[in-house]
Amino acid sequence: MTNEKLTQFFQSMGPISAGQAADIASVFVPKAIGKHEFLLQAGRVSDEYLFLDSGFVRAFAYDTNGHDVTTGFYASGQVVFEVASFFNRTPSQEYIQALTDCTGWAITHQQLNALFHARPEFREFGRAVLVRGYAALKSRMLALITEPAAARYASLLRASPEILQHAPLKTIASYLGVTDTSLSRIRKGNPPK
Amino acid sequence: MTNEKLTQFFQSMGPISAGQAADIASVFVPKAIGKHEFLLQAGRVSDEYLFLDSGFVRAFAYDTNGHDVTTGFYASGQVVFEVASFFNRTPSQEYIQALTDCTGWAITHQQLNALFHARPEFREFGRAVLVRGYAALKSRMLALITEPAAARYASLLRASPEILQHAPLKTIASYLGVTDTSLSRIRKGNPPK
DNA sequence: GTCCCGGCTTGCCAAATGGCAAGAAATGCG
DNA sequence: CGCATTTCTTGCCATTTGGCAAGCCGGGAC
Repeated sequence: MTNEKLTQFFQSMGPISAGQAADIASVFVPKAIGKHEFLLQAGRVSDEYLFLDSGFVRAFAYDTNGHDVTTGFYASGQVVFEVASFFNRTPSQEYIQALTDCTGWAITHQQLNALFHARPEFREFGRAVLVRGYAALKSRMLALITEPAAARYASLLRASPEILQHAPLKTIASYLGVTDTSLSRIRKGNPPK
Repeated sequence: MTNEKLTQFFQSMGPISAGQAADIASVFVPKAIGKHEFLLQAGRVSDEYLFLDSGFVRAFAYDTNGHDVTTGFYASGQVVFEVASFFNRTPSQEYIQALTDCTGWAITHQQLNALFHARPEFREFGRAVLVRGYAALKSRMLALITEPAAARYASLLRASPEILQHAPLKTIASYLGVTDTSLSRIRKGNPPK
């Protein structure tokens, strides 16, 4: 596997030379994850900054009633890690699990920090990843408040139809903030009378 | 006004010497904002990284139906700015407005970057601010999905009762993701029969 | 093929929330 | 002080969503 996608990703996130991008990419190690395998378990510290080359991943947490709630989906071209746990070095509240077989490139927290230290351009990249995630979360929140469930489903369908192919309905439902029953009806397109 | 709270804030967010903290704080300029005054208008680029010394602030956006939705509340001791607009230098989608008279300390984007460049410890601080906001947003999202409106209101009441004194009900309602009518009933404590 | 199991759908009804409008209360302003 | 405006509450009813349980469907194991 080549790390071409990785270097392109670096360059797509901000101004950085191809040489720099390649140098930085060379620190990442390839990683393969099998379907259903966990990238992170609750209670452990997220220590892997993983660029996803292929495959689909989801993050989830258990609510106080023991129901699992999908907190995020990740497709290839995205960076997968639990922000708070990773940067604060605290136990994660959530799990991260592969929905399909995946491949990617990873570095540890320590390696990431070393790169931040050594490469100013890479600091910009790191910040851009954070800011992008932040903004995505915000707009999801807005939608949760202002849009009805059906519209939120339609948006997701528009934005990432591939994910819906690989995640079971109830997983998608909890991501959208509805029950699987409701999502099933929404899918049908039928306004429940 | 002294910048004591500001230097303490720097030190509370990570390991940094008192001297360093004071040096950095000296770059910030004092700022006073009158009640109802805007710190940021939609369409403009957020360019003020503001530490709030006293007062309360809220951020909001208009949804597609023209209803304003509160996206965040800020109390003294927090940093106020619109993450995506500020770091990406793009027009803001939201407004930031003072709920009460406020005082604080501010620097521009350019000054912040200069500090990041010159002071590694301050970079850590900047990241910590981002990560903290990210985590807060995530847990708010979780609550929005898993907890009923009454529980979300109770949490807010527990976490920041002061804010509720200064924000009108409909503002709080949209923050919680309910209508003002519903929040009024929730407040009353009366399960609507 | 047959059985089993998990994932999805669907009917029925309950609970939560919204929408609207009227009125009461509070607040700001001249 | 008094008017005008906003804010908050409340009743009535519609809509949305949830909860439960039964049934259906499709894929893998044997």
